[in-house]
Amino acid sequence: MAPAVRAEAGSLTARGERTRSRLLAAGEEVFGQRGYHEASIADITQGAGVAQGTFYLYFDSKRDLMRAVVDERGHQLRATLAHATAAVVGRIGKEQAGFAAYFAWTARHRDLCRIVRQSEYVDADLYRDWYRQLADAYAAALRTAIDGGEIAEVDDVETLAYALMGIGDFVGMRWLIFDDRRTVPPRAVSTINKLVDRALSAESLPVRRGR
Amino acid sequence: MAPAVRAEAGSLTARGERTRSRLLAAGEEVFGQRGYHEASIADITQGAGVAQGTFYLYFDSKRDLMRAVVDERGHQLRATLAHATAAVVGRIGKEQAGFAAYFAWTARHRDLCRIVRQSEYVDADLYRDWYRQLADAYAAALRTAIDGGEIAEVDDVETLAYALMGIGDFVGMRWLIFDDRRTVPPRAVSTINKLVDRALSAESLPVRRGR
DNA sequence: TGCTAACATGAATCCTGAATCAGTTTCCCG
DNA sequence: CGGGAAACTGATTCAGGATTCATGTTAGCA
Repeated sequence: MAPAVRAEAGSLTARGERTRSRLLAAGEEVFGQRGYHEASIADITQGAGVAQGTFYLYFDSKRDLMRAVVDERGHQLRATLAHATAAVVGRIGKEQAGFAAYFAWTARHRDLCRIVRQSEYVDADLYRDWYRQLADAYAAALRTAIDGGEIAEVDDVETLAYALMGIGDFVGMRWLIFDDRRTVPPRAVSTINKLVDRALSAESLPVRRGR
Repeated sequence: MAPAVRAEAGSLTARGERTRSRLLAAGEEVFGQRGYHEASIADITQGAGVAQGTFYLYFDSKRDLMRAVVDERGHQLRATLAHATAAVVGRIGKEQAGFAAYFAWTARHRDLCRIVRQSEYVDADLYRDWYRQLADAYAAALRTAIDGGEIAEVDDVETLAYALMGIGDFVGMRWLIFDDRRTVPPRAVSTINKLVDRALSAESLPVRRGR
C-alpha cells in the first residue's frame, strides 16, 4: 500500500492544497455523473486539469478518493444541519428547519446522495458511517427533546432517528433526484411537516372514535 | 446488441427454464455478495453450475441479468406486500402488517436491497421504477383510505407514500443490514407502529399554530 | 433408431483502465 | 543567483474480465 505521502491536508503547501481540493471536486462530479466504477482516473484528473500521475500524489487509490469525498461532504452536511437547527426554538420547529436544510443541501449536492449509495460496495464502513453519524447526532437531539417534554416518548430513539431520516431521504429522492427539481414542491413539504408534527407531538391522542 | 434468443421465459423447455432460474439465483447471490462490478460472469456461471458461454444463451449481458433479477424480485415483493395487507382490515392495521411483511421480506432478501441501490448506476430506470411501482401502489391504497375517512387528509398522497417507504427502508437497513439481524427488534417495531399510527390518524390535533 | 433443434462448453479474443515511474518543471529559501 | 525540495507529467505496464465462437452433448419426436 502506498505511503500516502501528501494525503493529509495539513502537510501541503497552498499550491498542493489547491490541487488536492480540485481533485476532490472533480471526483465528486465525475463519481456522481458516471458512477464510481465508470469514472476513470483519467476523467477525474482531466476534470481537475492535472496529469494522471498527479492523482497518486494526493490519494492512494481511486477508493481512497471516494472515502475522502464522502468524508469531507459528510462533515459539511452535518455542520449545515446543526447550524440550521441551532437557530430555531422548539423541537417541532427544529424538525421542519432540519428537513428544509436537508433538502436544500441535497439539491445542491445531488451527486453526493447517489455517491453515498454507491459507496456501500466500495467501502461498507463508509456507507454505514455516513448514516450512523447523522443518526447519532439526530438521536441525541431527539432524546433531549423527549426529556424536555417537547415531543412524545418513544420506545427507541435511534429507530425514531432512522425513521425521520428515511422520510427526508426518500422525499428528497422523489423530487430532487427522480424529478430533477431544484426544490421540493411546497405541497410535499407541507405534507411531511404535518406528518412529522402529528407523529412527534407530545399530546397523547384521544382514543380513536368509532368510524 | 445480441438478439436475446432464449431470453424470454416462455420459449424455453423445462431444461432451459431450470438453467435460466439458476443463473438468476446465482446472479442475485453474487451481485449481492460482491457487488455488481466486482461480480464476474465466471463467478455467476460457477455459482449456477454452468459454463461461461451458457450465460449468453439466456441473457444479453451482465446488465441484462441485473435487470432480470431486479424485475423478478420486484414482482415478488409487490405481490408479497399486497397479500400481507389484503387480509387485514383497517388502514392502520394494514400499515403495521405492511411494515412487518416488508421487514420479513428484507431479512430474507438482504442482498436485493443492496442490489437495488447499486442499480442506480447500472440502469437508472430500473432503480427509479423499483420505487415508483411500490409507491404508486402504496399511494393508491392510501388515497382510498383517506377517502374512506380512515386516515387524515394530506396535501400530497404520493409524498406520503414515499415518506412511509422511507421509514421502512431506513429502519430495515438499520437493523437488518447494518446489524445483520434476522428480525427487527420489537422495540423498533413498536416505535414505528406508534409513530405511523399517530401520523396517520384521522383525528386532527388541537391546532398548535405557532406564530 | 436416427435426426434436428435446443442446450451446453470453455479457451481465446480483445479492450479497458488503475497504477507506476523515470524524468521535468516550479517554487522558495539561503 | 543557485540548489534542492515539492509538484507535476504522461507514456507505459499489466492484470482482469466481458463477450465470442467453433465445437460437443442432450432430448424429444417421427
